[in-house]
Amino acid sequence: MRTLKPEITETRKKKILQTIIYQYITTGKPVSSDNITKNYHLNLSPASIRKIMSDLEKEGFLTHPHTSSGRVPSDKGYRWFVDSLSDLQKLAVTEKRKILDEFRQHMGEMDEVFLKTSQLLSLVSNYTGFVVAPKMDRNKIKTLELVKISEDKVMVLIVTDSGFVKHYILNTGPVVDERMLRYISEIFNEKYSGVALSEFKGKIYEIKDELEKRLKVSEDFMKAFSKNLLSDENEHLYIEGTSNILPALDKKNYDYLSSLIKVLEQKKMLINMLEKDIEKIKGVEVTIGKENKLPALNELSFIKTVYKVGDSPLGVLGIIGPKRMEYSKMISIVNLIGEMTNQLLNKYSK
Amino acid sequence: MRTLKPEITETRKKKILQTIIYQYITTGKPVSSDNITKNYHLNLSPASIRKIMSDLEKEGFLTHPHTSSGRVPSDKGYRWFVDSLSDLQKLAVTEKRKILDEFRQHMGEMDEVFLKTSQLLSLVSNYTGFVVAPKMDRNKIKTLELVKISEDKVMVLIVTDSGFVKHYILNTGPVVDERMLRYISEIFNEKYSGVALSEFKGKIYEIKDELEKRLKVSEDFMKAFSKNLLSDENEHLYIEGTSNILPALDKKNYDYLSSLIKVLEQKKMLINMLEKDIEKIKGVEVTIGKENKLPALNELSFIKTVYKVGDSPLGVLGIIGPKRMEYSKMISIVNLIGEMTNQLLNKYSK
DNA sequence: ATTTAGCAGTCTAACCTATAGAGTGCCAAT
DNA sequence: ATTGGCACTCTATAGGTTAGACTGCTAAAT
Repeated sequence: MRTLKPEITETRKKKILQTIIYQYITTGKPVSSDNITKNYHLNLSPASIRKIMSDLEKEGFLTHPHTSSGRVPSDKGYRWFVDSLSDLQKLAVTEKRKILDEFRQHMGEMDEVFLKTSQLLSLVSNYTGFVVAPKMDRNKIKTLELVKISEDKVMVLIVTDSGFVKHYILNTGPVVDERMLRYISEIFNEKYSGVALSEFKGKIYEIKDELEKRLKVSEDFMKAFSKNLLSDENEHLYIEGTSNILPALDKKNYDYLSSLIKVLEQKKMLINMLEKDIEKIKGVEVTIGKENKLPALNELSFIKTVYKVGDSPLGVLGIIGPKRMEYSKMISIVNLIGEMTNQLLNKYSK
Repeated sequence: MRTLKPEITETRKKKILQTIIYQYITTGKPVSSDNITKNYHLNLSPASIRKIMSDLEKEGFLTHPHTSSGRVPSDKGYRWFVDSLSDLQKLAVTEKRKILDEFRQHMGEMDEVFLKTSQLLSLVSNYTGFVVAPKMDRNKIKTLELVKISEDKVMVLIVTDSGFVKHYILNTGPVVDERMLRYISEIFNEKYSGVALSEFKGKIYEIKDELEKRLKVSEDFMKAFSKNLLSDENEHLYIEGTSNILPALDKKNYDYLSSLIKVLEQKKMLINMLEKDIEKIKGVEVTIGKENKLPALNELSFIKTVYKVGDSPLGVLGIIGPKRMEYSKMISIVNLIGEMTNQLLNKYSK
């Protein structure tokens, strides 16, 4: 007898924890023992619930804003809750269709994909959507073309495997013959198609040598070319729907809000945070409250996933919302939109 | 005698108004009669100042937050103040140099110009910087090229007079011969170089007819082409440094702040507001407080100017800050950066 | 051995109240 | 026209009071 009982007690305890967190997520108010007995029939009196609550608090799953108020999930509580969402709520078919329709409708030109995707994430989640657009460095060269656009200007066009296009305008100074440009393009294509842009940059001098063997003109040209190619390029962070998080912040606190806005503007810092260990991210990841290092983000949760071309991760995308959010739905949304983005990007790589 | 006096009184009154507004701008606190007599020697007693203040209030230049507090400029007061800034404060040479250096340093690839410019505006003003990037429609075609990038994909490249590049990837279906592409490019260039993109779009069918006269292949091609070209493109609004306005908002008011953030997210609405009557904007324009129609913007001032290529206005750029700001300096900054942007854009159009 | 009812105890949130002091407005004197 | 003097107004801050929402504990009930 004595060996069985604790297990039963334990499962019931977890059941109640789940109920409390669910209740808090939906109402946003600290949950009292009365509240639980009234809204769910667990055949327990408020007093018993109180006992269990106080146990759960000792174990760190719940906290007390102050002595005489109901319980609120701690970050550890949320974490347990998320981890215990074993089978994710499937999005209703209609909802899924809605998202797919939006996606098709919005995706026009390739360059706008990331903006549109972050808007979409915000739209369907009703929170804040974000996409970290990849460094071009991570893309691989598909085609490289040189196009003469005026007497002294040449455009370098690099099309990558995921369908993105980089272009640089070079002031070549002395006029360059079109036929030669085509010839150079061919050489480049033959040798460097499939090479990652980052590698390509490293080979600038090798390229230069090789070209000089065959042509004469290229001194000024190469100077301009390498200068442009080497110029640092950063990832971009698209954030849409920031204001959606505001109403859900429990304390209407000016100072917190203002520090939050400041942090959301520090895009470089956010990018670093979001892309940390990008290779290790599998599926959808959730970080809750204080799991986010920055104090200004301690009241929020991030739900993110990686999008890829082939096997190489390009960037991350996801949702930012209040700690109390419908995790299971949000995880499904991020998952779905992540997969759609993958499909879209890989379509071009064939 | 009696005819002269009123004029003297009037100029002195305006002198005092200017002093009050200046004092308010620098300190941010309602200005009392004592304050004025202590900080500026006008050889007048507080009582006299009070009399004048109350007159200025009757005329609508000042207000009273409440009976027993100092005066604060009304929107009309600010307006008068700005209009009376006849000779704008010249930026200190060092400051100007600093801005120029930043500008050169930041401007890399053409596509990033607008982002960088808005960041620059924010950086040097310490407020919020914005740039409305032009609709491509307003650009004129400089060169048009067709580049084959794989067996069934062709890239259409349109370079505009201001150095921007539009590209579309067309899934042409059946393979298209490279030589023919070059031929088509040539025809296009000959006929449509110099035409505004908006016009070009209107001529799609004319183009189609003309092409079909000379070639056979173009049915699928044209379909893809026109679909991509016609797809609507919107202006983009770059806003950087939003958090810079926060500390200056006099009342630390959560609700106002939250409504402000919401409005700043409504980029379409803001764009419409900012680009209203874009052709009529001359030099640097200032709108103060309630002159901005949206309630959420009633505590702010906008300082903006138009940038152009040749004679055609492309977009607007400027600064958003609190009503109490150093107008004369900010106007100079917007002016300077506006001119630099003009130079940069026009460099490419030659 | 749990569960529960009852009750004392705690803390918040909302609402007063009082008070110092920063400024004004006005009047009578200059 | 200007000024000193003074009554008056309003804010901002602090302190005090209270209802009521919950808990924690204890002793009785299952």
